Amino acid sequence: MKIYNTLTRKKEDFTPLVEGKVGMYVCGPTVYNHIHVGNARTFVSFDVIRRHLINSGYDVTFVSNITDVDDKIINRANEEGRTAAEVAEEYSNAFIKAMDDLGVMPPTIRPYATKEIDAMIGTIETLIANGHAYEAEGDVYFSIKTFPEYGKLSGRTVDELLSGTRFDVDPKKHDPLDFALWKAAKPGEPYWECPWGKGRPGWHIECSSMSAKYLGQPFDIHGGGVDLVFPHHENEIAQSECCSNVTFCNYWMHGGMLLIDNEKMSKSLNNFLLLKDVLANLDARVLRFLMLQTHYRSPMDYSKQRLDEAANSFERIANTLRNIDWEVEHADLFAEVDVAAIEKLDVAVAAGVDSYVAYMDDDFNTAAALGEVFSIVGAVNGFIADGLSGAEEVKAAQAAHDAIVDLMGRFGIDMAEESDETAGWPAELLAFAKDVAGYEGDDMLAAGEAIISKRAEARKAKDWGTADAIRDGLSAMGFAVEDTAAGSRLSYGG
RNA sequence: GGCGACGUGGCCAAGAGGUAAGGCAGAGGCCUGCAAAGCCUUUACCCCCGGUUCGAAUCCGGGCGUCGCCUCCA
Repeated sequence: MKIYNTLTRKKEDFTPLVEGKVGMYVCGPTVYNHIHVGNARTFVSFDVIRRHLINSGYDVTFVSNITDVDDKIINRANEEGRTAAEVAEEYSNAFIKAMDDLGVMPPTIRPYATKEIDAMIGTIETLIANGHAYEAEGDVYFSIKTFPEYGKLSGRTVDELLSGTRFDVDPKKHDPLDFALWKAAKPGEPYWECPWGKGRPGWHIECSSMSAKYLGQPFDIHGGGVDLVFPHHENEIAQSECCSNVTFCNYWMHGGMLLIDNEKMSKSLNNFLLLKDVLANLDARVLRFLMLQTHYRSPMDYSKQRLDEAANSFERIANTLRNIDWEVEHADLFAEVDVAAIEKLDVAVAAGVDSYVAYMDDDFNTAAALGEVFSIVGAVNGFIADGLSGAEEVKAAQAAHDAIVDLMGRFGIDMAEESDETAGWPAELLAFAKDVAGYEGDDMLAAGEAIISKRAEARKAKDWGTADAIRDGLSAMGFAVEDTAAGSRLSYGG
C-alpha cells in the first residue's frame, strides 16, 4: 500500500509501526457552528481511508478529537448570552449526528479537549522545563527558535514564514512566530487552574497531547485538511517532538479543499453551505459518491450541477442492482444456460474487484476504484439484458450484485435495499388503487399490485389510453412504472 | 511579494515515459404500443513554447492561467 506523505512530498510504501495495526489521528472540528460541506469532505475522505485500511486487514485505532474550548466558541457564547459549554455541547452533538447521517464511522476514541486539560498542562510543563516554552503574564508560548526543524512539514524556512507575516506581533512573544500553548483567561472566560494561573489551552497543544495520550508517540498516520498544514500541524510537530525527542508521526496525510465558485469554501469567506442544509433534501450517499469521484488530495469544485450529475451516475449503479434483483426473481430456471457468458461475467467481476483494491492501495485512488465498479456494472448489465436462464446464470448475476454492493460498502455507501419496500410510499396510492382498480384494503403493496394488474389488463387489450392514464397518475404521485419482458415494475422515487 | 499544487473531450475525472479508464451530458441505432431501464455505436493535436528521449499528457526549462498556504480555517 502506498500513501502520499506531506512530510516527504512523495508517495511512500506504508509500513505501520506495529505489524497489522494502525494508529491514526484526524483533527476534528472546533464546535462553534454546524459544519459545512467542505469540512464534511475531509471527514468523508479519512473515513474512506480508514475503511480501506480496515478492509486490508489492519486493526485501526482511529482517534479524532472535538475542540470544545476556543476563542470562537467563547465569542459565539457571548453573542448569544450563553455559556461556552452550552454552545460547545450543542454543536458537538450536531457534529456527531451529521457524521452519522453521512455514514462516517464513529472514531475508536473521540477525546474532548475540555476533558484532557491535565494531559495538556503536563505537556506544557515538560516544554517549559526543557526550555522550549516560556511563560509571559499568564500566557505560555512555544519558542520556535529552539526547534531547528520548524517548517519541515510545510516546506518553509523560518525566514520565508517571517517574510509573509502580516499581523501585529504580540509584544509578549520573544519571536513573531512563537505561538500560544496556554492563554490566560480574561474575565468571564472559561478557565482551568494551572501552575501559571487561570486559563485555557491553545489549539495546537490539544492535538499534540490527545494524540500522544491515546496513540503514543510516534504513531502512524496524522490527517486533516491541507489548510491545517501551517500552522496547526507544523506546531503540533514542534510541540510533540520537543516534548519527547522522538518522531511525532510517520505519515502526514492532507485532504484537498472543497471549492465553491472556484474559491475555497470557508466560514470566513462566508461562501459555505451547511452540511445539514444540503442533506435536508439529498440522499447522503449521493454526496459521498460525489466526493469519491475526485482524488482526496485534489481540490474539488462543488456545485448543484455536479451534485445532479453525481445523482444520475449513482442511479446507474442503483438501477443495475435493482435490475439484477428483478431478473433473478423472474429467471427461467429451466432454460438453457450460456456458459461462455457466465465465464466472461465471472472474469469481469474478479478483475474489477482486483483492480479496485489495487487502485485503493495506490494512495486511495477512489476515482479510479469507482471506475472499476462501473466496469462490473457494465458487464452485468450486458449479462442480464436478455433475462436470466438457469440457476447458474442466476448465481453469476447474484455474485456480480454482491460484488457491487461490497465494493460500494467499502466506500461507506450502503446499497442494500430498503428493508421495507413500501417505506415512504404516499397514502394517496390507496385512494388511487380504489379509484382505478376498486381496491378496498389498506395494504400498500397489494394496492400497487392491484393497479399494475389493472394496467396490465388494459395493455393486453391494447387500451393504451387507460394504460397511459394509470402510468401518468402513478407518476404524479412519484411512482415510476417500467414495462419489462417479465412484467411491469413499480418503484417509488419520491 | 514568498512558497506549493494544479491545467486531460461539452462538463467532471483517472492515468505520471510506450501511444488516452470511467461517469454525466449530446447524437445515431436496438429493444418498447409509447415510455422507462438497459444494450450497441459515436466526439481528445492531454494550456502554450522550447528541450531530453527511439518514443512525453507523463521528465526538464520558460511562459500563460487557476487554486491553496504564508492570519482563524477541514
